[in-house]
Amino acid sequence: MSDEQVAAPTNRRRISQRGIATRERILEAANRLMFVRGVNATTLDDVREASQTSKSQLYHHFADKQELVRALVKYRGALVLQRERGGLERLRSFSGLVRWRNALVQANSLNNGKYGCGLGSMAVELSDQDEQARSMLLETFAAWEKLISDGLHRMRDSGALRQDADPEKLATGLMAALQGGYLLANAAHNVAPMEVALDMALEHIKSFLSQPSGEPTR
Amino acid sequence: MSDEQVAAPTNRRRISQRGIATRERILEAANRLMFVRGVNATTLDDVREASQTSKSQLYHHFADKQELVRALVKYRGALVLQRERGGLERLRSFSGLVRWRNALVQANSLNNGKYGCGLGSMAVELSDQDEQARSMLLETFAAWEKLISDGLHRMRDSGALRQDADPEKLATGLMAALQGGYLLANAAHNVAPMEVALDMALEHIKSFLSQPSGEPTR
DNA sequence: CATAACGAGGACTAAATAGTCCAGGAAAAG
DNA sequence: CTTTTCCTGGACTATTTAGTCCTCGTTATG
Repeated sequence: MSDEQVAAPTNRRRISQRGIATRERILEAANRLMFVRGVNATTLDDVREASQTSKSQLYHHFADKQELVRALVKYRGALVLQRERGGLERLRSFSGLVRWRNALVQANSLNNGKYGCGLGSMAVELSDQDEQARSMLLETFAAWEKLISDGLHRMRDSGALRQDADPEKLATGLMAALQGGYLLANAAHNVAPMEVALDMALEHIKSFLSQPSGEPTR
Repeated sequence: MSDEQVAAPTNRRRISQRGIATRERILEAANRLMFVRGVNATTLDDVREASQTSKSQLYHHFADKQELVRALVKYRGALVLQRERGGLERLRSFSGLVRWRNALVQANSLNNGKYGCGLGSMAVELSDQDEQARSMLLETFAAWEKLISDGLHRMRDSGALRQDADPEKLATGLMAALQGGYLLANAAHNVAPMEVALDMALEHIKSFLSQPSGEPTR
């Protein structure tokens, strides 16, 4: 994950605007298709068709399917982190966490719980099959968790959270609840289990608030 | 999931002991291989070789790969539920829950967190690809959660858990933490995130105990 | 112990999908 | 405006993997 650019061109070739756009189109199409069908169930021909490009373009921009998939891992990682930065970078209160939760639930409910987390499902599909993809995903999860734990640190520093709260562990727990929630919601085609899971994690964090409020999370 | 038998023979053919054993061997091999490599990355030839059978045997016992996979979903579901019944059927106390947690962590740490949950990873791989598999997995998750919630109900009835505890929600939250824990542990090749996730869920349940032990929950 | 029914084995075919190559056209440079 | 360089498109090949079929061996039973 050395590159912050969402769709970085492959190295040392003079690259035109047009070429960049094509590469981007391919990644964008791969992202959509592999999100709904899964990585392994998506063929390069599907990607070619959806991206309105040709086979030679695919292989021009990506050496093989594996490299496309790895580029997609990077691409999605950047997208998710960008989105999550928006929701978490200014996190300073419990209610901010609730808003963050609501946004995730809302987005997932548009699919009726289907498809799960773009990162989580790749992690399951690829971890046992592509070591490099796995390690990129691991880094992305770590960065995501850090956005959360940084927010919790701010809350602890400001006194909102008690001193004995462990932001790293709380963030890991919250991330696990989120991923498990996505997984169960996907199996159920229903967002409800994800809500329950996130609410559990939020309750747990709430139990570390300095001035516990009476109301349950929702 | 109408059949309790782990490896039921296909219907209306006189079946010999040997045939049953072969079918079982195939399922057992598919189970092992698909656990470590994933369903889609495992070929029928891999299964044939590992099970010491022939192509014709595969197609004798299973119409096609999809049917084999579906049989595997059933097979694994039965195995997991059988195992989980052992750990949960007599659950009556919080310490029983802790023992259950320890057994899962212990088992997963033997793989250094790799491979994840046999059910959860199938759910991710198959949910968007085989409706029937998805619904069988959904049923299995429901049965698994029910083993947990039944235990929590017993705890509530005996007074160990407060009346305002919701066993169903607690069970869903625990299952999500477990699945998310498996997923993160698999990505990390390290069981630690799974421990953190399960501990969070157990803390949450603990907060509903009638006589909170040692540590203040909030 | 003969014979019929069934199981085992593996060569073969079909289909899907990954990956190559080349001709032609657009864009940049002089 | 010509030439050169790079991009585009799609036909083509190779490879992998699913799925079929036929022969031989084994087991059960009268």
